[in-house]
Amino acid sequence: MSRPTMETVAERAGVSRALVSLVMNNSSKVSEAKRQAVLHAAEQLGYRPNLHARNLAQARTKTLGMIINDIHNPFFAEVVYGVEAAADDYGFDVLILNGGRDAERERRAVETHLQFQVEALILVGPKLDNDDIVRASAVVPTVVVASGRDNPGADTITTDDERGAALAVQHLVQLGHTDIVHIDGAANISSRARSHGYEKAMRSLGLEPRTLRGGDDEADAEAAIVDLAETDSMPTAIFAFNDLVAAGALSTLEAAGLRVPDDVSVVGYDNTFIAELNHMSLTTVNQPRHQMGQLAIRTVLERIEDDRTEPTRIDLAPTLSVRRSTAPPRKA
Amino acid sequence: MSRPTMETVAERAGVSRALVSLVMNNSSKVSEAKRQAVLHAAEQLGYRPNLHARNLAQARTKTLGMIINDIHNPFFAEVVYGVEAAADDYGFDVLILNGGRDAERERRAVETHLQFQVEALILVGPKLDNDDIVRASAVVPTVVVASGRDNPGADTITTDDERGAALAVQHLVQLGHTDIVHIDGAANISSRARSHGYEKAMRSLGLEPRTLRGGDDEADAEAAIVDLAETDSMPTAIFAFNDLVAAGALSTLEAAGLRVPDDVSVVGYDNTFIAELNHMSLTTVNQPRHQMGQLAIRTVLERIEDDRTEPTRIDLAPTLSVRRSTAPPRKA
DNA sequence: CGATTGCGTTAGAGCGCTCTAAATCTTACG
DNA sequence: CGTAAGATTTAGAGCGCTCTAACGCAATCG
Repeated sequence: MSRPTMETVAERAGVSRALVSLVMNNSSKVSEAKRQAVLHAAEQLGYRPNLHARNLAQARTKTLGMIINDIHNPFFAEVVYGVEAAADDYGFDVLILNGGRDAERERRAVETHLQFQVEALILVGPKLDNDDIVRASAVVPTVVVASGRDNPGADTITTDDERGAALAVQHLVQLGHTDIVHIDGAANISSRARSHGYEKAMRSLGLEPRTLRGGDDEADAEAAIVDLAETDSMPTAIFAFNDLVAAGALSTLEAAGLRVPDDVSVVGYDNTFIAELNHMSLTTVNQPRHQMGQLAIRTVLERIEDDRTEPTRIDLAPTLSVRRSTAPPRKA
Repeated sequence: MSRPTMETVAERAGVSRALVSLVMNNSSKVSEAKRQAVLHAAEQLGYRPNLHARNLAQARTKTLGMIINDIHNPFFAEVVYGVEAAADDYGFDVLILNGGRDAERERRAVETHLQFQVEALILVGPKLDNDDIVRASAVVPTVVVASGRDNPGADTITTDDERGAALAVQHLVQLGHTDIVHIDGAANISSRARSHGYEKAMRSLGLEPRTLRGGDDEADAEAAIVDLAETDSMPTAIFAFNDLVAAGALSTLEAAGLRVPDDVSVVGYDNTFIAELNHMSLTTVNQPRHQMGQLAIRTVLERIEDDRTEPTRIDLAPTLSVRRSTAPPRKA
């Protein structure tokens, strides 16, 4: 009752096991007659090659292991699509494991992938610390996507957060804003680069930066906005650490009786699903996520196939998606 | 330079390969001394068991294959967490493949999983048609999650969409609404049950149902709402096929100068991320997604371990999450 | 003190496949 | 018709692991 093997198919087709193997890997040196016979037998038996056996015999798996920080987060989903499309092109399977926003789980996921003998590891927004990544990349080519850190040993694909922040600032300034507050990402990994970019851009335009502590979700924005309202120091524009924080800003501003963008303009970051919703319509900094995924595969493949060994670091340029949450400031 | 094998470890620890195997599977019949020696050797060599070899030898993989309709969709993410948590409890690994909203891709994903010899298939919101599912479930235990269809051969975990729709209607009626329009999901798989539930609930409360053709995204809502506005037949409440359609309704209503919930109440379905955003704050029907994931595992495990063979069908009760998009109708 | 028990350990076959080297069959040509 | 060159096909080893059966040895017992 167990699944048919190559042996079974060979017998049925009246050929040797080796011949079946050749057919399954569609080798050109098989006569048409036998090929048909084998395919027919396989079909009838519902034969399916056993990947474990194949991988063992070949000593390679043509499989890549991807770990996603959090499957909830739609930001990463787009990266996944990029990765899959590119992997497909090169004939690799991609196994996905969910990190669940937890370093320990990610560590176990790495372990699982390694036991599956994946040929490379793609870490999307990993929570792992440097040591973990170094350790992993010593075993198998590893590429880190969308995590600003410097990852010794691994390749890195990022977008330039400083530049992204500058885009936001420039856009607001062009609209006529001069009083622009930034709500940062607190301990978040990309927070530093974004705040820094914001501050640098402000200063270079002769404006005084004002950064408030935020975080990475709606509630974090609320505190900051309430503070601005209470101290009567509401700016004409707010640049938030990410779209979710921007969403929090939107609702808190509204609750305070302020209209977006009439009273206050709001800019987010990441161009997630949220920003696209008509009801939110957030102007936001866009990262080329699909491309990031594709580059991750290319990069890692250079190691596998062309055995490059020095680490690569690709830093892509973000763009700005302008929507309805930004407008010129109300005339004073 | 290739990875160390059991043989290598055995040699280093001065024991036989079989003994190393016993240690790796932490068998109780190994002397403490040898166990330590083996673990130490393995540690030093950075040894990692080769799952392919193990699976081949054991003729079982302790691995489940999951296919997600669309990794973008946060609705499914929660199911994934439920599945993973339960699978963890039973010591199974879960391999995730992305269906990408495409039946053909899903078909390939099924194939890949089968070649990996997964012990069961978990299809989350599959696009596959009945035949595909029958075929898959003939090979390996299969459970379909969140897809209303009747899946001969496979187990099914759903929530009762009719009841969910009724919850929405009842809530609106309790608030005092009598003129409630439903924007349906067009060809979407769950659309029928939801519309039917809506119509049944309306009639049983002595109200006249009014169903408009919608779809599954924001744009689909727009057409319907514009139509209502133009024919001057705007109801006091709208029950949308899902949250995204509800979001479309929100923005279109607003664009038409109507306020939510003051002029029109809106109810969504699925309690996705969107609904939770403060700025949207959608009243919506909630499906116990995490639980659905867990039940999927339990169900499928009954087949694997207790070899049940008759198909099971579990239909869970939805709940209503009330937020700020619903309120009593404006006094006429 | 020889036989028995049982624990700890190991030899060796086998899981399903690929791959190399060799065998077999065709075909073409002098 | 004989033979070399191709074109097909196959035997068989080996991938890294598990598992059964058997082995060695110390402790136990009559």
